[in-house]
Amino acid sequence: MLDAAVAVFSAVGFHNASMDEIAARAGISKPMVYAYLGSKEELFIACLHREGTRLMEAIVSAVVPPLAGPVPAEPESALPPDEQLWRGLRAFFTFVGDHRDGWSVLYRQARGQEPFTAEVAAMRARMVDVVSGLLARVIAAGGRQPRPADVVAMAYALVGAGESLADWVVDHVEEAAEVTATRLMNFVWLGAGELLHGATWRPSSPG
Amino acid sequence: MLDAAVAVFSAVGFHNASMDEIAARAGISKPMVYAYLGSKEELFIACLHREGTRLMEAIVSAVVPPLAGPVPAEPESALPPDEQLWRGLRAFFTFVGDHRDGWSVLYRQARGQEPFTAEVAAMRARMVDVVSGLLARVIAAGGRQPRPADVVAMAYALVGAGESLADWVVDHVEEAAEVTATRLMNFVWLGAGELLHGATWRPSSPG
Amino acid sequence: MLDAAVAVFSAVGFHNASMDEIAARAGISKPMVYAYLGSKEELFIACLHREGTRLMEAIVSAVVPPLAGPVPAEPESALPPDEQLWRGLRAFFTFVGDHRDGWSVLYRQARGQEPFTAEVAAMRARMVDVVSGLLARVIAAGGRQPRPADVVAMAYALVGAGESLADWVVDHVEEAAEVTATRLMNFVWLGAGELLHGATWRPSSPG
Amino acid sequence: MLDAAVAVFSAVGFHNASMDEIAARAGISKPMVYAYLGSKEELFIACLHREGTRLMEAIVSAVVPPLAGPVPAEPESALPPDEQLWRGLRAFFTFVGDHRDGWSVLYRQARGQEPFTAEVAAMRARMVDVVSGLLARVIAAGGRQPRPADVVAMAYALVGAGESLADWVVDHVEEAAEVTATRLMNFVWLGAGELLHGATWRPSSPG
DNA sequence: TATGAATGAGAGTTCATTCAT
DNA sequence: TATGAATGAACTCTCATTCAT
Repeated sequence: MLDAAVAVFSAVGFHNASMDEIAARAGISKPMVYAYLGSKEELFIACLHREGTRLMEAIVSAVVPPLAGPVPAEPESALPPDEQLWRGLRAFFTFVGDHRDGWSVLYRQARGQEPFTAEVAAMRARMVDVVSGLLARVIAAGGRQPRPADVVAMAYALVGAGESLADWVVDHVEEAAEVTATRLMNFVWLGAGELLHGATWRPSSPG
Repeated sequence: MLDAAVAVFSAVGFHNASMDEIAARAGISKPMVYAYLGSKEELFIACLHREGTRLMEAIVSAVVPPLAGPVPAEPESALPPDEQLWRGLRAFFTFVGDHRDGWSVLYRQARGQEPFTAEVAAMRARMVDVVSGLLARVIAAGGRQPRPADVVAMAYALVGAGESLADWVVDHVEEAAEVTATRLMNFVWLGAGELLHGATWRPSSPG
Repeated sequence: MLDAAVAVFSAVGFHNASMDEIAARAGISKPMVYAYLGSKEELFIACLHREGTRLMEAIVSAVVPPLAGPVPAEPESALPPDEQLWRGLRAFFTFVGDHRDGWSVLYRQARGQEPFTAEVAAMRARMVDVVSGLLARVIAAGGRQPRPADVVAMAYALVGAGESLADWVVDHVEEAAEVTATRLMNFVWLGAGELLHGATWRPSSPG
Repeated sequence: MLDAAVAVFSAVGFHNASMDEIAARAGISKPMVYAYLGSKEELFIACLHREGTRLMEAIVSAVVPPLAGPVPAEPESALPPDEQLWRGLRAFFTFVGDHRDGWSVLYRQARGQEPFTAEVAAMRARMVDVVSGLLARVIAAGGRQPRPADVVAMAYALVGAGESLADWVVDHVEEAAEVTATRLMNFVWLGAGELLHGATWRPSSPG
């Protein structure tokens, strides 16, 4: 049933989607939709949740792959931090490429639309948390102790850059997720690499 | 009148906004809104245009400031490319901070909502063009010849990072535009600085 | 439900009729009207169709009455052509008298009102066809071979005369359908009677 | 100004015509239209009046042509009654053919549309009066004394037949007014001719 | 439990009509 | 006097939501 809702919402948007069409697409009757999911808003939020959770799971399981054997003491130390970051990005671009009618469209819809902004912000915050953790480890691996606010800001920038590149790929270029992930790594990582050596750019004039 | 429309659209979104409310907020009657701006869609697009144009003007005039004296031979060479980029970012964050109920919300709305996606995409493309030009000059100043596609990808990433940081600032932190711009410069420029020395990050394992 | 629509349309006309009023008159809610009959235009056309069909059925079944016994070899030869014509006229006036709020008013409305003129023209053409057939048989019974165009013109004139007398009866006089039908027969039949003897009136001067 | 109104009303109908368009077509401003003619309804009625009057004048002046010399004692006796009738019909068909965008369309519109039905009925009654007078003279010339009601009924039938043939000519056939007038005379006159000899058709069975 | 049928509430849009100039 | 500018009032149509079965 959520599949039907996601398909319809993605195709025509929240407001243009009618519950009739969603029910028809799901092969059930409208009162059933209400019985199971409540209102139209709740239905949309449920879609958002499910797709967002799937994205998060895809990223996290890419960064920390499920292990077949016994759980090791330090599972995440198996990969160097930059490698983890790249895998996370690759998983992100892969997911978006595979679900462009699902997640990315839904996400773009809900982004600026009350009463969903809070929901989207919360999901985005979870994403930023994950990225912050990765970045913090990366920088910590370089022996530096950045202020948390700086790390969060970097995470926001990185997430935004990823979303923007995802749109670029979806709308214009058909490019393998690996290539796009490497692109972003090249752009961001080398900056982070410099940063962790303590370099800082600053404006040369008061403007 | 556009002010009222921007205020209402920003507050409740395109679909939830009623022409009655917009007219009331503008202090005129509904038929006047239709007489001046046409349909609801045209009204929204007019808002989009005005805010987008203002943003572009703010950025461009920050990068290439109007000169009081006689026009110099090479006006744009007056500032080094990195300085120009920083000024553009500062102007962007300043504008978004000053127009948070206007531009950023409107933009987030229209981003994923037909029939406005094309309009937004066009404005975003103009922005990416400007940023691409700046980045190309930056890299050219380092003596390298990047492929255009790579520059465009970097521009997309940078624009996305900027949008995301703008949201972060708008929603969570109250931080001076200078600080945010420097933040992003630190993150991006050092990466670009490395890149222009030919460094490249690549994944260490096939994953 | 069509009854309510016919009543309202007849009373105030297509454009002055509001769907609210029709729904209220029908004792149902407006969305039901839309669910069953579609748009206002479709609703009006449905009224037109129903009333027109009823009229045609009334006339045809009067001219060729349903037979109780076994179907005879030449059922339509059972009555002489003039008798058939008179019965058709009587059925017409009877119907109009019984449905004055339905058919005649509706018909007068739709006659000159786009986009219904085509619909009315089609129904009128069917009526003219029937009358043409009767007239042709009448004249053929007299042994003459009129040109088809002349027969059609006569049919148009007869139909128009019938409509006009119907209005007269409806608006001014309360007269039995038999009387009105005989009136029109007297006027028309004797003319046709002369014509079938080859007589022709022609202007005596060029004017 | 009435010309503009007639043109617009004829083209799109009363309800679809906007006062804006009429004012624009007339080359004046809307408040002027209201100043001169009052409301939209009054404007339409004025159109109806003018065109109706013109038609009546055309018919009457055809039946009783303006005389150059001194007024004779019995001007209408100059022409035999049947000739007068034919001239009236010819004038009618000529007028309708020449003003098909004016009178006939306006007339068809107003026929069934409140609040114009009364107006149309009045004009039609005047027409019927004229025709009744002609018919009465025709029959009186034959030495018979028909009941007035019978004459009026005949007039109604004749007027209706004329309208119907007018529509037929306007919509389908392009035929000279003389031909159509003769057609109708052939059909009607011979009937009247028989009638004035006292012949009467009557149904042979009670039905 | 599952649904066909029904609706209340509200949206965008238009236009005849009128002031203030 | 003539008009540009303004509006009140409706109308068609839609849809999320709920009963009665």
